[in-house]
Amino acid sequence: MNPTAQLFKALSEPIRLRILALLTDGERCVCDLMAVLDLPQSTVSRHLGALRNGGWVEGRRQGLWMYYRLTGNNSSIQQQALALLARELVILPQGVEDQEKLASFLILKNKAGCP
Amino acid sequence: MNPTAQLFKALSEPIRLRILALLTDGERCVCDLMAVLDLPQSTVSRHLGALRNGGWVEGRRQGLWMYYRLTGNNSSIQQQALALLARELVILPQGVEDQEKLASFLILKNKAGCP
DNA sequence: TCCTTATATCCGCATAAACGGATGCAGTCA
DNA sequence: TGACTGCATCCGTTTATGCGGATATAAGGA
Repeated sequence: MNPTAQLFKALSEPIRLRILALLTDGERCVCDLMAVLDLPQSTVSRHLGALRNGGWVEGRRQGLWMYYRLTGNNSSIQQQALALLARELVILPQGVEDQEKLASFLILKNKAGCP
Repeated sequence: MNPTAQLFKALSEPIRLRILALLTDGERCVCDLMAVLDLPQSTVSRHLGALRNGGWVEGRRQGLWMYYRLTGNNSSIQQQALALLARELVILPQGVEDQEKLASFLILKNKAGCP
């Protein structure tokens, strides 16, 4: 498959776009994403895998947790597309709602003394 | 389906990307595209339909022929993405090869006195 | 070493999308 | 009007993709 098409195929799923939007202010672990998206772990992990294959995100393991972030050093075109996209996604209704869910979840997590 | 995801789904097929690249220097009729892509008419027409739905191209009928071109007046983000993409596609090996095929086909067509 | 936790991958099923021949529809010309 | 042409859409088949429970892997702690 054409690699450029592969790139866009990774973006052709609503859930994956929501994940990208959730990563715009920095890295998040898988469980944060599960909480906001309200989806089973296997589903979230699979979509993260697709974004990883497309070169849109990269992960970093810290102990038991995997932290994902938007890729910083990809090709110029991909970088520009990501910037364009991120700006757009966070202002969509779904994006705003997800950001709010994330904020409340992070507060809960802090109160619970999570890492 | 999320409309943004729909947008990218339209770009997630190699054939559709080749079509976009072929339209970068101006409008082409369906038969031009069939000749370059070497695909049956129904397949080409279906992919053009997908690009049309995604708002990436628009068609204009002139007599028996349909001429397709890149859409000029879509949303700012889509416009920027299209510009970004078009620049990239034409320099890929497949893009270069298709442009050459198109050039020779157009010469043949002119010799044959086609419209 | 054994148990627990967070994540990745596997598997079978269900849905969606692509394919290309057949058919339908608009437009042209005689 | 009737024959023809270029294109769009339909239809049945094949292929790809998503889903989520089950299982595997990796890391940490008792």
